[in-house]
Amino acid sequence: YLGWEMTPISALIGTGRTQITMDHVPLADTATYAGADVEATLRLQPIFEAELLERDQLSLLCDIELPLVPVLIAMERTGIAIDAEQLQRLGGQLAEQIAALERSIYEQVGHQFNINSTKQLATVLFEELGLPSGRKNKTGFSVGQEVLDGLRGAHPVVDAILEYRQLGKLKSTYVDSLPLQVNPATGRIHTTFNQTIASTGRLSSTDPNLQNIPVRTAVGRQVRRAFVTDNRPEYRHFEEESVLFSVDYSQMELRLMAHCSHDPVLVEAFKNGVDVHRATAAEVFEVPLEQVTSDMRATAKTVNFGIMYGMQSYGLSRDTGMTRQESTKFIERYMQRFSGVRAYLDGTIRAAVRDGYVQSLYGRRRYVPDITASGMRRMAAERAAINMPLQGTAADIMKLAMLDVAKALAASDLRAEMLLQVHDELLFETPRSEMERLGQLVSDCMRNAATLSVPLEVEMSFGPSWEEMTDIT
DNA sequence: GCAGTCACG
DNA sequence: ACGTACGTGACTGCG
Repeated sequence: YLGWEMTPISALIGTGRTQITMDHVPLADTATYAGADVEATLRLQPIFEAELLERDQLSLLCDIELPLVPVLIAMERTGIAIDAEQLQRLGGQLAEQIAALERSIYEQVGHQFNINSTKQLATVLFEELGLPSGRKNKTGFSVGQEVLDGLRGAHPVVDAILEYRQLGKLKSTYVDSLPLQVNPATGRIHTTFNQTIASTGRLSSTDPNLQNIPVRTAVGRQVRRAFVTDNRPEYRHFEEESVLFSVDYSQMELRLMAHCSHDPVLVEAFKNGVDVHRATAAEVFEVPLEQVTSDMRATAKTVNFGIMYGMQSYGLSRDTGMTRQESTKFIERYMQRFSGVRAYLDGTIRAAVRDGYVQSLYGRRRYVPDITASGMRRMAAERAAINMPLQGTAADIMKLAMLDVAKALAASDLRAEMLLQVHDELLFETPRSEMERLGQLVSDCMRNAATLSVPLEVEMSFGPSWEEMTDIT
């Protein structure tokens, strides 16, 4: 943009025989270096501003992303408390279970090996035990979840390996590492929210990632139970008892599909507050609402989500147990009943080909150059193009809601603090006595963050830990 | 530093 | 013949 060569850092650091760090560079040199960074930034500003204006994205920057920065900073600084004793206990239990599984696996196989090595594990399973090998990846036969699931029953060791994997994952990623991340000054864990990583506009979270704390399994939920309000005297966050308070959007992306596609069936379902997965099942299976079984509903739910990601019959059959023929017919039928959805998806792809990008309701763009490629690359680009406007608009709306919540909280006398955002959920810590007022405030902000052709609804819960949450919606 | 695996929405 | 639903981040093994 400027035709400049930036002052290379290597001119200052590591030019001698020994590498030095910035604090050992002479002040005059660092001044030149840092000054060049600042001047470049200043000169780039009008160039980028013009480009943003040209792309109609100036308000995305000025009205959403920039104001969000101090909100995220506040959340990072506040952090969240951890029950170290809970993790300690859990760590001990897991260590025992893992050791027992390890012994059992070695005994069944006849020798020791590194169970975490996919290469060694593949040798054991497919050569020594002679189990049928399936999918290959770049380095050999796959020993991933799906393959191992298919081998359950073929040999009892498979179950032990799967359990070993699950427990090992939880222990190393969460139970052992979270306590190391506690800041001694605050007694809490402080993540970093990244605003410029995800190509859909979502936030991401690192060091540690607090957007992927386990919830799906019983052991996983024991990890989540360690995220608590801090009522220890030395760190106590409020002068009275506090609770965690969670508010999450209900089926936001599916509501956005209804809004964007104008599909009359989908729109009516949301307007009337009916169970949309049940309604989908009734449509596609051609039965009255009352005759929808839980299996039918589960299939419809898979399809509703799958459709938003460009799922094909292969994926549907894999996830539901339908045959390829059945799943092909099912998707066919879905597209007939929800013709607005089909038209919307087709239109999205056409726009992507025409423009080279797709966008959210608020003008956030994702460029999809592979949309004109062929074969698999094109198919992948089409799926990304279908998904981004929905996932991206959901991210935009959540960000708008966060801005509104932050503003409303600051204007109120409430003491609550926003702790985390997990894509469709906001987590707060609040004095117990102020919870009802907080719920009203946050619910209003989130439901009114955007006005769509269908209502936005939220679900609320509270509790002493992120796992023991009581619904109060 | 890449690949595989698996945790989340 | 191959791969097959989107978006992430962390850990482990291995070259």
